[in-house]
Amino acid sequence: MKEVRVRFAPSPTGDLHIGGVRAALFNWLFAKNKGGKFILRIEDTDEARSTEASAQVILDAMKWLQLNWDEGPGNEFPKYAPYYQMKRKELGIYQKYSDELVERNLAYPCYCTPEEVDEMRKKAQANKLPPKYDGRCRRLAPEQRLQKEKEGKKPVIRFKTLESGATVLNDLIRGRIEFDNSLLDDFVIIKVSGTPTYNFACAIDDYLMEMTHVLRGDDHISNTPRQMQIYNALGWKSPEFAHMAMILGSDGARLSKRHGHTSVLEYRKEGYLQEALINYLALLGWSTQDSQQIFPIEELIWKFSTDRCRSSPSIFDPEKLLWLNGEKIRSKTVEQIYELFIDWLKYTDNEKIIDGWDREFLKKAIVLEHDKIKLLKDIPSLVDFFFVKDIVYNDDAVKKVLLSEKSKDTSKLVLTESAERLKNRQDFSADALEKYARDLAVEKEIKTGQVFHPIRVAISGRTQGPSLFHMMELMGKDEVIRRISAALAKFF
RNA sequence: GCUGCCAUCGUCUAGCGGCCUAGGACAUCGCCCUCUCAAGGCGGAGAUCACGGGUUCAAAUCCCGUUGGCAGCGCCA
Repeated sequence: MKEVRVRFAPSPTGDLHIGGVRAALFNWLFAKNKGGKFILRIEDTDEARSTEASAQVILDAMKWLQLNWDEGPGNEFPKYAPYYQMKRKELGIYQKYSDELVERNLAYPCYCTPEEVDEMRKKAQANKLPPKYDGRCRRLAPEQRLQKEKEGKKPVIRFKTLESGATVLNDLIRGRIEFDNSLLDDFVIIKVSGTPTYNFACAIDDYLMEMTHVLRGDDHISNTPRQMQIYNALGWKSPEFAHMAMILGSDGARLSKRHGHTSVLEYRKEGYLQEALINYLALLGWSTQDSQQIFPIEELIWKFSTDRCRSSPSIFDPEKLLWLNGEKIRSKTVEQIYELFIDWLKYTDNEKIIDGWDREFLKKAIVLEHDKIKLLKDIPSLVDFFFVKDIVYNDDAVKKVLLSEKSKDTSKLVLTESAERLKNRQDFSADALEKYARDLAVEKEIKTGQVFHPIRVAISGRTQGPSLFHMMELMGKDEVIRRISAALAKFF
């Protein structure tokens, strides 16, 4: 059995998008599942839009996602390197095969200008025909070619597509798809600049890099017959293809800015975990028979298969991603969350937020709020009141719990009593504190809530927060008394 | 316009001819737990399986057509 080799081949014209990650992920899972190799190749033949910076951003994003590549930039195998198409162009790789095709009369130079070609397509479309290049340079006599060359015209190279018959694709996900060859025009394989076009470079590289399978978005389905014809012309066997359905935005249109974040980096900045994004994306277009939702990455690997991929598109649901992120965080130990949080602070350049915070104390605070964390960025606002000297009292909380007509007398009583009585307590454990509070309620003949709530607001400034007594225990006796006294002084 | 792909709760999906009065998950609603907020547990509502025709004793499942959505039709990838 031949070793499975698959690739992710992004073009560095922007950030890594959700759709790109999904394509990368499915290839990565496929490779891991088959014990094969996952290759990263940069398709930077778009001379106008490709940038070095963008390539770097994509590499970084892949690293963050832990979609590690067995071969690619930074991990070059002499047999297949280089992994940037423009570097491969410099080596003359594409030119060589283009020359071969021209020599064998399977491709030809075309001197038509983009404007002329545009004109042909418009005309064809006006006649309700598929917009095609009409092939006029295909049968240029040698002397006519010479004439054009003399005029100083620089040609592109066009591939001679088959004029009749059909090209049949047996897609791993969709089954048999047949393309009528007469509908394909002679497409450009080498631009005037000498750079190969996508369809050519892709086919050549997939062959030279010995790809066994090509998993990609279904927006590439109609490119497939072109690439297959190139393989055939060169006498090569084409790889297996699998076209997965696209991911769409909430309105069913292609995922774009107005649907929220599209770049993975933005999700990272928000405090999503890479494994949540991975798990969520795996669920889009793939499923198990029992509709399992949560997968550790290892399980994703051994369960993944293309024949459980759906062929219908799916809509990206940010709410479910958020839920999944919470699930992943809840499944982590506090130590792990702490590490993730610190990494996130560094990444977002927010380390100053925790300036002066005691690290061990912070971990204990995280324990108390563990299952409330949905995003790493939630953590500061969840626990910051522990660390500030002068806490910020929420207006509504103060009005409702401390100063309302109904509550002000009992609140004042509870706080005054507590400031005094807690001083003498030896046992400041959560259990002991709870007993204290309940006893106080009984003694003063008030409801337990009338004891709990004022203390909560006094020491945290808010009505929401961790378990009251655990919060007190963690704060410690001195600080609790200090805060209660401060609240007393401020509001009563 | 041409070609192709797709079509099950709002969303992600299970379903490969009888187990479906269509199952799970997110979201939503209610109840329970409870010192608040969460988390968790339980339950509800939510899908004429896009529509119309076949085939069959039997169809969400197979076939044909229609409609709708999406994609491609570049010297972009």
